[in-house]
Amino acid sequence: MTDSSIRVRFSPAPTGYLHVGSARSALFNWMYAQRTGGTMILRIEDTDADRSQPELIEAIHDNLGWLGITWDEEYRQSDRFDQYRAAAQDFLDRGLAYRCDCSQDDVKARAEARGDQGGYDGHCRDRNVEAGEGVVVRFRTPDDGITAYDDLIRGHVEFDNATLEDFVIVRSSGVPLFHVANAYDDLDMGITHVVRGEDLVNTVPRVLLLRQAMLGPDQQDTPNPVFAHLPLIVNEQRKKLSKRRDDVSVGDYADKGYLPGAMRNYLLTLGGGPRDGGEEIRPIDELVAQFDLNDINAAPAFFDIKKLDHFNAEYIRALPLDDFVAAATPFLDHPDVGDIDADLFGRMAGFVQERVRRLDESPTFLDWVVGDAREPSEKDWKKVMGNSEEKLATTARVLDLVIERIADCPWEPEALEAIVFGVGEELETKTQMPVRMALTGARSGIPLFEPMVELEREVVIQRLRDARAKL
RNA sequence: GCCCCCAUCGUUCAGUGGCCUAGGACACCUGCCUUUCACGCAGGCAACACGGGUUCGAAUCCCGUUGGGGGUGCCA
Repeated sequence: MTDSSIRVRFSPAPTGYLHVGSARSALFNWMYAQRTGGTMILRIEDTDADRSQPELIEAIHDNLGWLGITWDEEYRQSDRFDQYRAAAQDFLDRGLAYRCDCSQDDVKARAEARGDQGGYDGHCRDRNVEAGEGVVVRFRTPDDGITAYDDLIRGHVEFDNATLEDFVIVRSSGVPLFHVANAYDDLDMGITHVVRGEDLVNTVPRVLLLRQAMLGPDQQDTPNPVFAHLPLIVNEQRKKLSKRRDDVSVGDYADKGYLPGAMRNYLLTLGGGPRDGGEEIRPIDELVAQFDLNDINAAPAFFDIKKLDHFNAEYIRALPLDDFVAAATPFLDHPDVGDIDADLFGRMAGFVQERVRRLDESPTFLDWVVGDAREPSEKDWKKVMGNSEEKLATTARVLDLVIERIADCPWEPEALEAIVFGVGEELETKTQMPVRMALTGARSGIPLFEPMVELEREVVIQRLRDARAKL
């Protein structure tokens, strides 16, 4: 299904860092372009001068790049205000729009007086308001009829034109608003498929009406773009993910040590699994090959960090060791653990890779090697060292023997293992756990003997003695 | 209030009239492997929101109810 005439766009407003919901929209557009051989456009919708932050555009580039999302063309709406204004002027000239000098308070007061929460009442439709201070341009919406469209994900959707108020297309500052800019650009850029979040469904009739009005007499058969509104990604409260409430900036995930491939793969499972019924965790090209906008689920999906973590762990384990080390290197300085020596980490990396779920927790597996043993909980301590006289006595003998025998043995993993296990056989008990607890302060962790030789012999003996004394 | 959308295990995806005594994955629980943990393996728990139709037959089609979400800006 290669169709190079397909043109899709991701159009973020640079009003905050890219969050996972937007990233998902970008991803689905990109997937569709990849699948069809179409063109991917990045369009920065920065018509709101008050909220747009130009410096965020670079961050959006970075985040998209991190996810492996590429684009073929890029535009900024702030470069195109003249064109939108010309379109609005044309509407004015043709009587499709009119000027309005109602203040927002007036509009609201009249709506309340009418007893509904609805918006503008068409007060200025025939007042012939002159351009000037505090004057906006409103688009005259039809009083009757319906505006309908077919959504690839939601099916046929209809809106009663009577429910559409005359909305503002040019601010009193002279700057055009979202709807015109959007309609104009989609037409001008030849966008064939509009793939975005469900929160934009309600703007479709307005944009379609505008688009229709922009078409000249000889362009009446220009098709509308095909729409596909993606289900929202929600939090545990089933509310739309918001930058304010939820910790969802793509950059934060990168900083926490999520691999872009894992994030991308996980995002793709939300709203639709693999068509062929195969594994969820797949190489991106396999996912692209079977990508179809028609297959996307219409119901909102919860962003499940636990499942993302699982994907991430799988992706981490699948990395060649060198790649894992390279990926983990930026995370070696951990707030609780301190800075881990790169060579040491290199030696221990294989053990860490098998266990870590997020790259940023890599150093925590080595905390006892670069620093002191952890302070174990009393519960863990008793569970391992014993909570009966008899068990405690056995543990004491184990530690005594190990301390004695490692005093002058070769400082190698094999030798240490032989001693610890040898004591176990003599005493007919398992010896790894008490030694592990004494050395690390934890009940679980990476294999014991290899990291053990990274410590000084005196340090090991001291920790064993401390534990012995504490029994 | 008004407009739009949604509704299968805790979560997510599969299921598009009979193959469903509803399947996979994550999570959770049990066991095996392993002198730790993790991985792996074998099991287990667990869902068609409700009520009406249509049909020989409905998770699948229709209507309603309930519940949830989105929108309702001189934001996008």
